[in-house]
Amino acid sequence: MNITPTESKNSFVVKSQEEIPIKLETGSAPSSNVKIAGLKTMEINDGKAGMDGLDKEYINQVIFNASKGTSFFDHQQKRQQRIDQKIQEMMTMCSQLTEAQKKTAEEKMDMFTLVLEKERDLSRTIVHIDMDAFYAAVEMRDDPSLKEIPMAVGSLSMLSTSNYHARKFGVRAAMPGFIAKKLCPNLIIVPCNFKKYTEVSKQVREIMRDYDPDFLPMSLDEAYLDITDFLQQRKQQLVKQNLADDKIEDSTTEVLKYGHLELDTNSIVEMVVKELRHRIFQKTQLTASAGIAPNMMLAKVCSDKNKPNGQFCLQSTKEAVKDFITTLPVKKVPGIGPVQEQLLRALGITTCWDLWKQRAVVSLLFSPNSANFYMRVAMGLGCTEVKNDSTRKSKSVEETFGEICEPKKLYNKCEELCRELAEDLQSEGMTGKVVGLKIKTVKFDLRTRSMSLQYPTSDWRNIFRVAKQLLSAEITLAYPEPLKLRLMGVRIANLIHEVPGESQQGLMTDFFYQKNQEKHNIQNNKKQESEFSTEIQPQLSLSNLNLPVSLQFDDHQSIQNNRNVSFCCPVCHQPSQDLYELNGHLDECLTLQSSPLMNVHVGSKGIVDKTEFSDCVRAKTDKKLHTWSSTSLETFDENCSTYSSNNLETPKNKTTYSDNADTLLNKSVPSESSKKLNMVVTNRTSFSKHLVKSELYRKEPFQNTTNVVVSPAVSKGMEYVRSMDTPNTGRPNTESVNKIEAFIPWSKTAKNSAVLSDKIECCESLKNKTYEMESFNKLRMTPNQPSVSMASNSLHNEEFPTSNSVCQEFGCVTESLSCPVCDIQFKSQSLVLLNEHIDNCLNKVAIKEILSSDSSDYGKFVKRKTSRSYEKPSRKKIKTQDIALRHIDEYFCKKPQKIKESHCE
DNA sequence: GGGGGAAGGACTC
DNA sequence: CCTAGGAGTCCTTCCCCC
Repeated sequence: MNITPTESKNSFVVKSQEEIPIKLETGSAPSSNVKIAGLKTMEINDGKAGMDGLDKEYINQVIFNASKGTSFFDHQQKRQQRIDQKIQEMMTMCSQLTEAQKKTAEEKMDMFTLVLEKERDLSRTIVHIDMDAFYAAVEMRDDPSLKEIPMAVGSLSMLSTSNYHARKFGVRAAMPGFIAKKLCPNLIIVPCNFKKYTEVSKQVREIMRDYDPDFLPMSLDEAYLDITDFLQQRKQQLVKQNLADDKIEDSTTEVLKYGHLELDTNSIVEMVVKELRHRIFQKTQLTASAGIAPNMMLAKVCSDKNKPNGQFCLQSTKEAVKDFITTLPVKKVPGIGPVQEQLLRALGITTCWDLWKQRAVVSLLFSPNSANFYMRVAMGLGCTEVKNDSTRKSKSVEETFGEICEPKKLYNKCEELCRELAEDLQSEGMTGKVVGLKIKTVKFDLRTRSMSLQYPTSDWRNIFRVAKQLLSAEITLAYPEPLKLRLMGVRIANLIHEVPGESQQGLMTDFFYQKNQEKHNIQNNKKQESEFSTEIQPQLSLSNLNLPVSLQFDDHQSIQNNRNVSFCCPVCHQPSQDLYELNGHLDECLTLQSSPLMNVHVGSKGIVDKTEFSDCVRAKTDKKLHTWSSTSLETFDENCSTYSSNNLETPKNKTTYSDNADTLLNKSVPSESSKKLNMVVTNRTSFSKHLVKSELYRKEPFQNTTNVVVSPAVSKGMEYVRSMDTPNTGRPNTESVNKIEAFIPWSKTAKNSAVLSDKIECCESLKNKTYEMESFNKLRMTPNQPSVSMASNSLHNEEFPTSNSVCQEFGCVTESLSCPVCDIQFKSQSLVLLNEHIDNCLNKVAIKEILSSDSSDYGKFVKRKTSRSYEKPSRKKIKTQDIALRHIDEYFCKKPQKIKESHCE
């Protein structure tokens, strides 16, 4: 497979088929004489600028001596073992590849090459600007005494960067300060001053903007620019000015020599970038390096070529690119880190040219995505579109600290982080739906846990509630050993971005929150008589399950710390400040208890489009009507058919309620799996498309039956809501108001239609509850007529759980429950039903608000939700090529014969 | 088989 | 004497469910 570039149109052409011997190597670098006990990942990485000609052996020895015996060292050792194992597996696989397989794979890759080649775009001029040792340079500028001595920015624990004097000692970024000190005892370590760096960065960016208004900053010290358009302008300027003035700038003299019509493009490019760097220096007294190339990948590599204070321009021709790539070590390519480097090295691949030569093996051993990436690297392809269009996907805070093992302190730390994160979120006008906990044990084991919220939130209490549960589970898992941590982080993902200037619209969550705050006072008055009181005994709580008292989260303290606590979770007894929190908590509390069997679908994007949104509203209303009004099988079936004939998505395998009831009649004994806690919580208040689609009720324990689809039925709710408002004013009519006020005294204080509409809904519930609740609950709790399938791990027997047994499972009290929002008395003992009802009650407020807001506001709301580029592929992602590869991949992976047939040239 | 969530890992600065 | 970051993205794998 000895492939050499040719002069043909396609430079990457297979000339002959020859086997390349593959050296089997493990993680240790053959280039380095000293291996840190085989720990390639811990060896000095001399890839950075200013680190040529170092005594690697000595440096690695120092690193080894400073590291051995530490937890970090052990951890790295284990990590290296995993990498070595991966390499071994890969090599085994490689040795099993037949010649035929390789030949076929190579043919496929060659075909793919043709596809990729068509995508090659050499028309853009991309510049990568990289400030030289940025943080260190700023510090040296501000304190010239640091200029001539080895110095680094960071702490004894970790360095952010070092100056070029320090690099001569092997001191580099991402190295612990104490090791750096051993390498260079005279090293001065200056603490980070991000505020200052940000300021300087701003100045630099201002200059960059002149060259490309859409430039893409990657960090404080580097950015990509597409200067193609700017070059065009400059060219024209030069032509003009050359006639009038031949002294523009020193470096332009050379350009002008080329005369009026034939300005040398490369010279202009070089000149422009020099000018840019010069302006940066003038403004900041800091030097920058630049790489100029036809795509981002190459530009990035080029900027490293003449570091520091230099630039490198790669000609925009295929030949130049090819020549550049052939000798380029793979580890210089952004995206190929130490692990990939090791894997590739084991295959005998160290340069990009090797990557090309070994394309058959690469395509067979790596995932299609990776193979795609490697092929593009081998051909010198990269992204040519520089545009700043990325939207933040997640936000997190984390902190490394001295060992903490007391649960109380861990929870405190967790709370602290949650507060911090929430503050950040709020300051940036964002909410998020997926809360993640990150922990690193003192042994450097890293774990992440995450859980989806029902609502997007930026309230620290909501974040903490989940994070605490996740943390609690980890403490439980470690028990009886204490969970000893050195790092904790809290993350929130599936972000929803609030657009500045549209805040008057408010987020749903904020709206909920405000509304519930409004109700807070009312609730406070009622709470003493409420069933949610401390007399309810704490029951199942994952957080406190099987834990000795000392390990449990101290709810009592939490109550004392929080004088405003007004509510208490009837399930786990956790206090809540308000109904909003309580409601959210109930959701998760029940979810946690029913997991992992419970399947709560949550929209991954956290946004909905207009159609989905209105569907959700409708479904929500439908569901409510169904839940609270359904009295018979007939009605239910009717509702189901209405549902399916509506524009809502029709679920597959839909069976009617009564169909299923028949099936269920024949199966009175639940399956073994049903012994697991399998509570069905109807999906709740999230305005996600899954609300419509989700399985409201699980089929377990009736595994053999067709899935029971309890669909949002009629759009009565919607109609009802609409009928309450006159079309022009959007206000409820007098009759409705009177009706409501008769039912709900406090509705007289209502100030707007939204509140009134809310009350209308409460009123509706109130009406229904007396004569419908009872019969409906009977219906859904009776085994012969299950509208809600509720399995339980009943401790008593294997009978279908009765309402009582289910309630007991969930720690329900035997007294009747009441909704803290509308104060309805429940005859059912089901917390799930109650929870669902609370959701409904709270949702109504929001739904009414949306319906009552005028169309432009509504449009704005929807627009805001949909205009963000959540689904947009990341700029790093492969675009057209990706599709091409997928296409080819179908030949590759699934139909190996077919490719032979279709592959002609 | 594909979509989606959770977990882990690699990589970047 | 001790001491190995923080924030973010993307990809892969596993599992569940439809």
